[in-house]
Formats: sequence, structure tokens, C-alpha cells
Amino acid sequence: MRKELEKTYNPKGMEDRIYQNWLDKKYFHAEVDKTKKPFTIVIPPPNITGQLHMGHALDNTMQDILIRFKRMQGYNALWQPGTDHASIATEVKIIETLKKEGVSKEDLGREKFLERAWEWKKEYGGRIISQLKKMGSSCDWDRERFTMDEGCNKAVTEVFCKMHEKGWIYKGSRIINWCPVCNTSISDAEVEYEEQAGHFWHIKYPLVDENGKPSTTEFLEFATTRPETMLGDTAVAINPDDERYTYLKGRKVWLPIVNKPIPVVEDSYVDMEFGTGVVKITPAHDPNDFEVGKRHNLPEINILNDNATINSNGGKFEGLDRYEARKQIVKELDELGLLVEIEDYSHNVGTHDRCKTTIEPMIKKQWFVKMDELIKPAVKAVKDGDIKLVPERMDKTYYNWTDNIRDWCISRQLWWGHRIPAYYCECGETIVSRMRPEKCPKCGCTHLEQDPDTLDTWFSSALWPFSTLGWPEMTEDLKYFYPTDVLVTGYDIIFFWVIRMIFSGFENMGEKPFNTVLFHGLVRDSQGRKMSKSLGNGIDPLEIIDQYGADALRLTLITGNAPGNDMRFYNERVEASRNFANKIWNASRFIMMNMGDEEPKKPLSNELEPVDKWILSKCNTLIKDVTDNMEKYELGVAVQKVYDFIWDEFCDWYIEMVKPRLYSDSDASSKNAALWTLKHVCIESLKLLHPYMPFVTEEIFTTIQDAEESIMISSWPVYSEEFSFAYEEKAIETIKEAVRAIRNVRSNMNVAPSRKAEVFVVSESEEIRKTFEEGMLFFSSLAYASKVEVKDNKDGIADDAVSIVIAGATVYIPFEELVDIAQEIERLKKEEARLNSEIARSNGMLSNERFLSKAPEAKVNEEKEKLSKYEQMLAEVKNRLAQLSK
RNA sequence: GGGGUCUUAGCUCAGCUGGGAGAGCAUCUGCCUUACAAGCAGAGGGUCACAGGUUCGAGCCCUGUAGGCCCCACCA
Repeated sequence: MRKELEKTYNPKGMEDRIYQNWLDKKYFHAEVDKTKKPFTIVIPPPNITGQLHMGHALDNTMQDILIRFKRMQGYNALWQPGTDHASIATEVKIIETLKKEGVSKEDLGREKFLERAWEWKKEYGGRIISQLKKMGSSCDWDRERFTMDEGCNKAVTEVFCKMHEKGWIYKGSRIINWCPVCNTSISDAEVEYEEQAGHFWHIKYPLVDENGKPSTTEFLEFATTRPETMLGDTAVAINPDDERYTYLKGRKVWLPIVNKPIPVVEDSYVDMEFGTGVVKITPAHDPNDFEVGKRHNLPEINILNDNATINSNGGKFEGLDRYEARKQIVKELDELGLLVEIEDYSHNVGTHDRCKTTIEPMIKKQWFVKMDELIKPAVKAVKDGDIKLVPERMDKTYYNWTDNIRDWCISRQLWWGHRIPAYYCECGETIVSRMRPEKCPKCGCTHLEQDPDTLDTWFSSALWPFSTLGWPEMTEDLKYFYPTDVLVTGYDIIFFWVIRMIFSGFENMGEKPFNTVLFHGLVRDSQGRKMSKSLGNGIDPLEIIDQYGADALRLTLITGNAPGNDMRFYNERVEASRNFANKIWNASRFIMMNMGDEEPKKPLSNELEPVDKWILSKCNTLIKDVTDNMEKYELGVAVQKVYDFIWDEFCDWYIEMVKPRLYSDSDASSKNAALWTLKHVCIESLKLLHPYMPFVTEEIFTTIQDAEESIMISSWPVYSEEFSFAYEEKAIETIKEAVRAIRNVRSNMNVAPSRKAEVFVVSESEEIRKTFEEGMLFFSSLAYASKVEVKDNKDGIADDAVSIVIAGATVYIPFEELVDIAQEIERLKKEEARLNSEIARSNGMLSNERFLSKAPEAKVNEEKEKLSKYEQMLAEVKNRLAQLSK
């Protein structure tokens, strides 16, 4: 007995069962096999703190589609999974948890803190993985990695030491972005600018007179958004070409409150057009001022503690928070008569992307990666097309970053992460080493302290495509699977991750990390807003899966979406996807019901009826198109074609057309041909659909074949000349057109379906008569015909029969009662008008000399054929009108 | 300030190298026809933002305008 499918499609339970079976069978596992071509994807490692969100769902669906597609095509497909330690995100979470226990990170101490972090990893690191499994992701879980596992640690240390030896990693005092809440430096990429309402304080400093005292008559006015930084001012600057201020050259101004003279410097950085053309210079707390300071050898006075309170350089303001100090300083300036005006001002403020705290630029000693040389091969690879970005426009975004790149600040004042392999000796020596050195090579002492800082979390993810394959060992895996084929990710992390992987790949492997980067956009809510925790508008993929199934979710995320574009998510779309799953489910049930326990045999070509050949030929074309689209990463277009084929062509037409053959036992050969075709096309379609909807296709596939063999290891359909039937494709389309025309007319005339009528098809063409003779059966089952007759003239057909003119033939339906002749004339007149306009359009083109001479010949011929077809139809319509008017 | 992108049916979006405008949802009409009402059949609905240009031919290519969104820079 053949297995049976449940009455209605219900993904619950089914999906988990199938997934477990795939795991048991080790279908996701890939081993080096030199007889096969590899196809590799490395997963963008989700954070261990993370929970599956729609972004993950989309990202992983796309990867799974590609990997399943390639696996079925016979590639040795490896999808390398793993998770990211997410240094700062995780550390923040743990600190939050500790806070609830009333403990601070410092109370606990580094060692105990790290123990807690590892416990966290153990507890939550697996959560996201099990959620990815719910999506159906066919990752090779035997190879699961973690950015802080032994191998990745080794890779990180190796890269750090190597680049340090090369001089491309250095420690330097530079202006960096400081987050006073997270208490760490962050990279430029982590700064998010946010438009904030603030103020512009117009202030004036007195000039210094010839006695070295503050003048009571001469002042220099300027404006600032951060008045408290005046504590660290070491100059004011003017533009050297500014004629208004030539008298200031070589003079000094008096810095109030601090009460000391500071120089006026000339620097072209100052924009004469902006404000008063005077800028106060605070080298220690502004990146631009820092540069000015360097050019003029100005002292750098740091006025802030790490928690953004004023330090001892701030004199009496010491200990005040930066904003409190601002208030008091403004107040004091006002009292001194130096505050000119307070203006409302909206400006961009740099904030930390994690915690949204306003960052504070500060001069700090940090570790940096020198970018100028490193970036070169990464730029070249994209320029030369060696690495392809999809969609192509991402190239510009990419260059925008590479062209303006600054050195990468990689040290973080955090504990959770890769500790920097630098050791300091009391004698001042710094040793960067793969292993902890026994003693200082300079002074020989053994008292060495390791740098307390850890590395930016992206430093380790930058190595992900090769560290996961065994680097720095030159493993077989690495040789075989690297470079990987495609990286799938959101355009939002192109700077954080994609670029850094590319230059790291070239630097460490001497080769690109992947051939193609496929970008997707953001999944937004139904109103187009970003899904976010604060808005509470996030939709949980797991709830959607619970409600509609993972297949429906996957299909929804891919349908109607082009690479790199954002999309809106709403439940109606998931419902439509679920309905499609139900459609396939029922179509398959129908086929199985009709097959019974008999297995249809492959028919000879002459046993196939035209309609069988039609659907086989359509399916054949579909295979080619879908494969092409998928190769070009047009996943949405590809699946739309499968959807349309299954629903419109296969279900609504083919199945309906073969029903009479299935229900009759008079022609066993014909029935067999229909059943075989049904099953064949069903299986081919299931295969094309499998990458998108892995579960439902698997369930049907194994049931309809009555076999254990999984669809995921079956072979991808290929285009075959054997199933290319041009004549039948055209013939059945003609039949469909006629059926549709009859239905249309009947519906417009409000003829109930129960009211059957005779149908006569009249054609002078031998070929068209043949087509209709072969298709006669369909008129009774699909167009409510009680009897069908194909004739070469209209003798014996009632004059008042309804007539439908199609290309090459006229269909007559004589109803028993008289039809409303006036209405019938009206309808035909409309048709006449339509044809006339078509003919006018065609004639317009064909009478254009330049169209005839310049357009491709095929196009011209096509147009000529159309014209003659329309002319013929018009003649017939006129003919009928003449008859009816009698 | 620089760059990108979008503007197509009531809504959400496709539309591949330029060759007669598509889908899903929604709406209207008729059907519980033994695979499926999560369905079937039919219908209505679009000067493809606007203005130029290139072309035999433009939703698609070029220029400009208007509006929306995004990224980068940050004039203190």
C-alpha cells in the first residue's frame, strides 16, 4: 500500500520530524572529496546573545536555498556554521545580569567575570543554533565553530603577531571614540550620528594686551556646541586668508576661567564663511582640532575622566559630569560678561551604536591596524570583478568606505574577547608574542604584564572564512573549500565585516575569501518601519513558524524581493505562502489518489497526448529558466516562476485537462500516460521548489515515490531535448484561449454553468482543425460543452448562435433559447473596435520605413504575422456582424 | 556637502540584456464541480512621479525637477 498524505497540509510536527531525519542521515555533512567540485558558504556567525529575528531568517533562508540548490546540482556543498562571541554585546548583557545581583564587573574580577561569560555562552550560545534549525538550515553542524574557540584564538593571535611584525599593527596615542558608559574605545564604524536639538553658545575671549593681561576692550567672538571643552583649549584658529583678522596674527587671547594666554593660529581648516570665522581649538577632544594641534605643535590637554566627568585639569570643575560642568561654565562665562548669545541649534551628535551614549573624542593610547596598504588588494579585487557584489550598486558603497578609510582602532577596554598578545616589562619594553614570553628580552626580568585590553569583535570575524577551515594550519579543508563561493549578508554590515574579511583574506591567505557577496536588505514591519525592540514592532520568526510553518515563512521572505532591497513583512503574505504549500499538498494528494497502488510506466513518445507533451515542454522550459535565475542569484524571480507554473499551468490547467482520462478505464495507455506525466512533472516541480520549501517538498517527495530517498540528495532537474514539444505547446495554448473565451462569454451573458450547450468550431485551416479535434474533450470538461464538433464551414449552425472569433477559427455556441441579438451585436462591435486598434498599431509600425530597416528581422516578421492574424479575425467579425444584422 | 536608492493597479511589490504593463492581497460577479472554500471560474482597476533627450521603438538608457528613504562626511 502506498503511503498517504494527511487530508490537510499541517506543517506542525512534520517539519521537526523531517529535520531530525536529515540530521540522522548526515545529509548536511560535507567532507573533502576531490572527485566533486566544492561549493562553500560560511554563515555570518550570529551573536551568542542573539535570538532569531527576521533578519536572520531572511539571511539564512537565502543561504539555505543556494546551498540546497548546489547540493542537488552535484556539488560538494558545505555550509559552515558557527557563532560569534560578540565581545561588547555579551559583556554588556553580563554586566546587566550582575547588576541585578548587586555585583559590578570590578567586584568580580577578570577571571571570575570570564567564567560567567563562558557560562553564558554555554547557556545561550546554543539557543540561536536551535532556532536556525527550525528554519530548516542545512548547515554542517558537525563543523560548528565559535569565534573564541581554540582554533579561532590561534588564528587571531597569529594575525595580530604577523601584522605587528610587518608594522601594520601599532600602538599609538591618537584621538579615538570613547564610550563613557561602556568604558571602552570604539571604532569609527561603531559611531552612529544622530540629529539632536542642542545649542550654539556664542562666547568671546578677551585678546591679550601688550602687558600680557586680558584686554577689556578687545574680544574675539566664536561659537561652540560644547562649551565645557574650553577647559582644554590650547589655541584659537583663524583662516590665514581671512582679511578681517590680519591684525590678530601673532597675537594671543586670554582663556577665561582657566586664566592663561593661548595663541591665535592660522589654519586653512577654518571656514571663513561659517560663523565668525574663528574656532576654538581643543586638540584632546575633537578630531579636527587634534589635526590642527598636530600641525601647530599645540599642547593636548585631556580634561575628562573615562566616565566623562571632568578630571584634575579642569580645576574647580573636577569631578563634575560633562553636562553639569557645561552648565556651570556657561553660567560663569555669563557672569564674566563673555557669553554673547545662546542660539538653538540642531546638529549631529556621535553616539555609540550599542548603547546610544554620546561618545566623547579623546586622546588615548590604543592599538591600530594601518589600513593604507592593507586595503589595496581589497579595492582591486572588486574593481577587477574578481569579487562580485550583488547587486552591483554596492560597489559604490564599498569604494565610499575604502576611499576614506582611516586606521582601525582595534583595542577595547573590555574583558570578554581575544586578549591582545602584547606584554609589558617594567623596563618599558613591549613584547608582542604568540606565546607568553618567559622573560623580557631586554632586561631579562620575568615580571611581565599582558595588555589588559581585548580586540574588537570584528577582528576575529574578519578571519572567519579561513579560521573556520583550519587556518593557520594549511589543512585539507582549507585547500579544498577555500576560497568560499558566496557570502550572504545584509548591506548594513558591509563596513564592519565584508570589507574586513576581504582584506584579511588577501593578507593572510593571499586570496579572496569569496567570489560573490549577495546582499539582502532589511525586513521591515507592515508600515515600513525598522523592526526594533524599542518600538516593540518586531515579529518573531518562531511564532510565524509555529503558526504557518517554516516553509511558508521562507517563501514569504524570498518572494517578490530583489537583492539588496528592503521588504515589508505582514501576515497576509505568509498566509498566501501557506496557501501555496496547501495547493501543492492537495495536488500531490490528487495524483497519489489516482495512481492508487499502480506505478505508472514511462510511456513511449507516441503514447503521450498533446496535453501531456504541452506540460512536459512547459516544465522543461521552466527548469531552464529557474536554473538560470538561480545561477544569477535572482531567487525571487526564480521562485515566482515555479509558483506560477505549479498553480496556474499544472493545477489549474493540466490537472483539470487530464481528469476525464483518469476517471475512465477505457483507454489504459492514455491513463498511464497521464499518470506518468502527472507524477513526473510533480516531482520535477518539487525539486525546483525544494531549496525554497524544503519540508513540504520532502514530505510529498518521499510519499509519492513511496521511498526513503530524500529529495535533498536527489538530482537537480536538467533541460532535456526529449521533452521539448513546440507544436503541442502552441496547440494547447490555442485550446486554452478558446476555453477562456467561451467561459468569458458565458460568464458575461450570465449563463449558469449547469446549462450545457453544443459547441461548434469552424476553421478553414487543416492544422487548426486538427488541434481542436485533439482538444475536443476539453470543451466538455472545461467549457461546459454538451457536444463538440469541428467543421470546415458553418453549414447547419443556427444564425443566432453566439460566435467567438479567435485566431484561425470561430467558435459557435447555439443556445436553445434566442440570445439577445442586439447584445450580441454590441459585443462583436466591441471586438471589432479592439481589432481595428490593434491593426492600426501594427500598421503604424510596419509602415514606418525606419522600423523596417532598423529593427531586427524577427521582430518585423513577428509584427507582420500579428497583422495578418488580426486582419483575418477582423474579417470574420465583420462577416458575423453582417449575418446578424440581416 | 558627497553618494546610493525609490516613486508602476486601492495596498505591498516584481518586471532579467529597451520590442505590445505583471503577481499577491483587497474589490465586484457566479460557483461547496468527488485534490484543494487555505479553493474554482470570470471581471473591474495603471498618461509606469514630472519635464526633456537618445532610439524605428523607453517602465527600462541619459539629463534635469519634485517628493520619500538610506549610507557616508561632520561647519567649530
